[in-house]
Amino acid sequence: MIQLIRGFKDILPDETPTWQHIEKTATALFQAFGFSEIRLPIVEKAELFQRSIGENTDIVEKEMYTFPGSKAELITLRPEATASVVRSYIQQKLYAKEPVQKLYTIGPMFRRERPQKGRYRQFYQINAEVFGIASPYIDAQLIFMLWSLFERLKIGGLSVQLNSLGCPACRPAFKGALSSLLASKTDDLCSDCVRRLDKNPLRVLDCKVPACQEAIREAPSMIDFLCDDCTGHFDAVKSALHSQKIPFALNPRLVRGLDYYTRTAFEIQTDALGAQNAIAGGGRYDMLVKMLDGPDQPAIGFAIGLDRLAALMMQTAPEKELTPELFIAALGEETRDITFEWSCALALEGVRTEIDFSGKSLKALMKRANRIGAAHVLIVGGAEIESGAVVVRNMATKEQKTIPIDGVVNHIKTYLAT
RNA sequence: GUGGGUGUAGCUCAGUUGGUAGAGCACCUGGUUGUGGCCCAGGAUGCCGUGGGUUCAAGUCCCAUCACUCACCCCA
Repeated sequence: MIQLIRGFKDILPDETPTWQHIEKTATALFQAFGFSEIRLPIVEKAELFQRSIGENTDIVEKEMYTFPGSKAELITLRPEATASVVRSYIQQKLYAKEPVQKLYTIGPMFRRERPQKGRYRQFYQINAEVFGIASPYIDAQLIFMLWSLFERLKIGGLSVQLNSLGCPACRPAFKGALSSLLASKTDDLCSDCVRRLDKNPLRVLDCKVPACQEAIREAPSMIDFLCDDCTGHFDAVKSALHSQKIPFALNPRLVRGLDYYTRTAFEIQTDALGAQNAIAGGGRYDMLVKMLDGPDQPAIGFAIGLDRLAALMMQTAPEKELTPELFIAALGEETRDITFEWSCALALEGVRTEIDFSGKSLKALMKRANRIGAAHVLIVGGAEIESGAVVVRNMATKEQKTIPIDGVVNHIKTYLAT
């Protein structure tokens, strides 16, 4: 038996209605906020991710599916979507038509991590990105939109974590202060953090090893180092969130794993999903468009982890699978042709119809109709054909009615509508 | 990459000090010549994850390996 690859999964029919519900709710909401869909390839040049995400991140160092696309070029299964959206914004010169672009996209991402609950090697995200708006109001609106989505999906137990990562004007001072503090405590840090020290000292802040937590107790907070502009921006975001009654928690430990983030960083967390508690995360990335050879345009975005969101919904409010409205129980060979025609015609009329060709006993057919949740059964045997009328049975009430064969499709539609 | 747990019927699981495999649910047939759920009777179902070893004999003991899973790491 051939099995699927480690870390990959099938999303089966018992779960797809929930996925569809999430996607429909999200896209309707995003469109109401002025977002348009963009569809992008799932492979890009490896260089795109190396330059945007950052060479010394775990993703680029060891988690990307990268392979030769031609003799001279490495291509990569995208580990995230933002880089591709930015690439498209630049390459297609969307900014020339209109610098402000609000875009969303849905699709699979790939990272070669060790799988666990809520973490797969192919996982799905809904991304929303806004280009060309520097105002803190858009930061707040994005978080508001995200929060509204979870409200519409009736998901509780969530918290909004908020932080500011500063900008090129103020982050270096913070990094320096943090680095020198950490350097003095090297002996207390775990081996991972020692390695992070010179590569990405910010990451030490959210290390979960107790010894490291202890070591960074007196660590400086980015918020204390923010320059005037960043402070003003951050304050404006917070007050806009307050005015919209979004509950949020300041979290100085919230550090984005990707290099390109600046200023506002946020995450939506749940307590119901084990260790992988982030179901959405995002932030501002004002430098990235320029870094990738585009115009100097600010940007902000977020990604929702669809797999995790779907897992949450399955626990609380799963969408039900569609069941047949009508099950056609055709008895005997002589009824096969006519019932086959009816089943096709009914389906075209929008009636969810199931027909059984197996020729089993009526008892067996009724059993199957019951099992698959059919609301009504149309019983068609030789006797019915002769008498010119078929029987339709309501499975819940056991009520049965006869319906003339002449114009049967319309008769059934009318019957089902009542 | 590192650590823990688990692999036996479609599903959930039991399996004694080693003696060649079971239950419940689900499925099929019948009890009802053409009527589902409840009930009753009967029936089918397993390379016991895989490979090797010990033994007269291995689901059970030993070694290896793979898969699943949870956690670390990292993140959605």
